[in-house]
Amino acid sequence: MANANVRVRFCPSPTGNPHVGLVRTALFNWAYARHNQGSLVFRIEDTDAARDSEESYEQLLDSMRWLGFDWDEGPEIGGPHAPYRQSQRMDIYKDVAEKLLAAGHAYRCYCSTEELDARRDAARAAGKPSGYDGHCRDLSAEQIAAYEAEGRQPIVRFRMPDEAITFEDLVRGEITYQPENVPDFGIVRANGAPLYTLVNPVDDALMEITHVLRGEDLLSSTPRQIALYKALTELGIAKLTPAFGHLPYVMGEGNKKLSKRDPQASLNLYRERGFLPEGLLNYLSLLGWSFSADQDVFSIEDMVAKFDLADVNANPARFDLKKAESINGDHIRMLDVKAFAAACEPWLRAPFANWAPEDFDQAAWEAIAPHAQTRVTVLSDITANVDFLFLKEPVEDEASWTKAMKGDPVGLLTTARAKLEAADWASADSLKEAVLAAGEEHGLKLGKAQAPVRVAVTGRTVGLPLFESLEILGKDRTLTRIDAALAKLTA
RNA sequence: GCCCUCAUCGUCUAGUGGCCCAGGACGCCGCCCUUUCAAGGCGGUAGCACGGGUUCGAAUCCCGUUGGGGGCACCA
Repeated sequence: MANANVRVRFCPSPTGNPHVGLVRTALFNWAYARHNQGSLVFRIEDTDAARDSEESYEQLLDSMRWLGFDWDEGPEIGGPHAPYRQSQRMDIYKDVAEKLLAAGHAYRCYCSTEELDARRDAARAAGKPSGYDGHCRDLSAEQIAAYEAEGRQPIVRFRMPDEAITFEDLVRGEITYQPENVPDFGIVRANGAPLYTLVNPVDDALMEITHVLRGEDLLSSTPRQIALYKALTELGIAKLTPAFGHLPYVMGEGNKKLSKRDPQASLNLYRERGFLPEGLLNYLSLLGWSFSADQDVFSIEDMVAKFDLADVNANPARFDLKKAESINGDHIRMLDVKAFAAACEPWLRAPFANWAPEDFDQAAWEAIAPHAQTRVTVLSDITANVDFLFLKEPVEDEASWTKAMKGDPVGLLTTARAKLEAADWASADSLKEAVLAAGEEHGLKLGKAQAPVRVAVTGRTVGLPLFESLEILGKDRTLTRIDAALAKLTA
């Protein structure tokens, strides 16, 4: 049943290439919003000037659009809670921090990094929790004056209540944290810049988010946010505390979480290799969720119709490139031929060496496309399949050449050339008969006989159905290439 | 070290106490089809981490062990 009151958000920080774990989180949020006919808020968390960049921001928007995600509020479209870039909301955070301070929910902490480190190490050595020890919680006016006189620049720290915090995680069930394990935490830097710990829940509160669906790595910060929410509610800033759901990690090779540095994590990589958005998304949706007991391939619309948080499981999933490719291949096959042909064009018009864009032949491409559609798993595979049509000369591949030009290639090719010349070039069957007959003269079955012809014409031992390929290439170019191969063989 | 969390084929998963000597998918292997390679069809391989309970009955519930992951920032 749909719940149009659902308001979820996707709030990445623009640091580098988006990675697939991020995409999976965006997908689940988006699907949950669309399934419920609720709203998706897209917010940019660019509070860390040192790491964020405008270029990453642009790339993020471009990626979201490419994936086919739309949002109800956010960058470029605005909304009732604008602005949606945190770098433009600094006054809000400053104001909230002051209110928190005034109400006693936060305090100034003068501890230096060195002091903090030393005490943390000591606590750890004593077998105790190693978070902030509350040193500056209740400083007297004299102590504060003394620290100020030393010239210390305080950070603002949130005062955690001294009570256990229990919440119902949407994917993991009830979770409880004891107060000694959730120490007071910094919310504003000494230089006045607000931290994620403040900014993220404040914006969720202000933007009236009802469900926070995010990565498992944020699970342990949830009790802090719930406490902050409570304070925010008391101050009249928050209207409700959202429900939290922590999605399992997307892992890479081994047992490591897929990190931004991991090349396998880069969304751009998949895009450049020619993954279809729907193929990638279909695969990603299977990481932590399942469509049904016996179906792995489905459309995004069907996924949205069926998506429910109750079916999301908690265990980390490894990203399996082979399966991702397989599912993408299925989606490629689901495309109608025209859509497939259009989707491939970026890989056909790219300026390859030895391949002038003006050599691209639209009619030949449309004729060959149906034969190619069943054998690519990513769109970039198309290039090697059809380059023989657009290259002036076939690619040179010594391994293929040696493999195919065995026995008496000169004799076979000479016979095949003659029969091909006499064949009916309006019929692939006629071309097949020609090569079949040539093979028979040399005691070769079709499978063996076609190999030298294929390599002479396309440069490769594997490729699209040969006779259809020859027909599309045309008589003149085919015979010219066979002549060139013969020349090379007899040189 | 402390806290949290996770645990079904190699991998992703179905399974919410009897329908399960565990189903699907990817991968891998074999066969069929065949003009190479795919695609497609058919078949095979392989798993409930371990130990205790609870119960007539446990992959499913409880406890523990082991193993994996994460957090413990003036990063997000």
